[in-house]
Amino acid sequence: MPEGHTIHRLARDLRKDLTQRNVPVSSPQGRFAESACVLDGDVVSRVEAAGKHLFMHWESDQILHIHLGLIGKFRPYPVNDPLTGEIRLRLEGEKTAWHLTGPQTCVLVEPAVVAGVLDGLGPDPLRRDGRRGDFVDRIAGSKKAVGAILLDQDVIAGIGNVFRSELLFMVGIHPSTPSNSLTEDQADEIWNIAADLLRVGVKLNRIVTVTPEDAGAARWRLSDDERLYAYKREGLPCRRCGTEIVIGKVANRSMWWCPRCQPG
DNA sequence: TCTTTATGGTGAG
DNA sequence: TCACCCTAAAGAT
Repeated sequence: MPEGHTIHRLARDLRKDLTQRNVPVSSPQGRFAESACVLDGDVVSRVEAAGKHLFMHWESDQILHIHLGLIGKFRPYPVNDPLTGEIRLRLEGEKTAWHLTGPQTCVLVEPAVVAGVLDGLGPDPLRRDGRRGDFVDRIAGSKKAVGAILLDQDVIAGIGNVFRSELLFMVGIHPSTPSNSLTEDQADEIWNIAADLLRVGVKLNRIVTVTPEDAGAARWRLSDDERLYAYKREGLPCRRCGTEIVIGKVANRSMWWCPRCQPG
């Protein structure tokens, strides 16, 4: 579920469903019960996404910091649906109730915490303040493998394990390539494609990287088996050259690439 | 009915 | 580099 596109889409949907109304807030599971009481009936004033972080600002000046982590989900359900599972946080809208399960972070914070998180993040292509130049500088300033550095949230905020494999496939760069050996044009291209793919992700509410040219169809039409170039496709033929996609470990996590399209 | 896995991040050794 | 946290769904038995 959660790379940057998920969080920005959530911010948009939560804004639409929950602002300008008193929101019943609860924690059916109980682990957020005390804070839920503090927020119960409050009004959402602003919802902000930064990389994989979500901040909900309330009119009482409370700020709710949410990070989904690997397994967290924040999804809408009909308000009258029976409650099942480990619902840490429930926000009730008019027809829709949002259920948060398995988050890495769900806590009320002071403004200084928000500032600290924002300060620690690299540029986010989905934010107005996300500067491509900052990304290019950070790419040039590290000798780590590019496949590793793309996961560093202080280099570029919002990229995760799916996007890093897909990005490097699309620019034709081997994941082990030292970051500081990329040309400025290559870094620019990674940024531009990342921005494009993230925007597509927000729009479709899922990651689809295969281009209409390669697919012969619009992105929104592609099935789960058709939408990615490399991620989880080890042993399958590359969509561009037919060579078998390979899998390896980069920065302690699985990574996929085409040995022919991404020589190294 | 198990075990494994997942688009993430932290903190200890 | 590793264990660990959180949860649900998919896969193996």
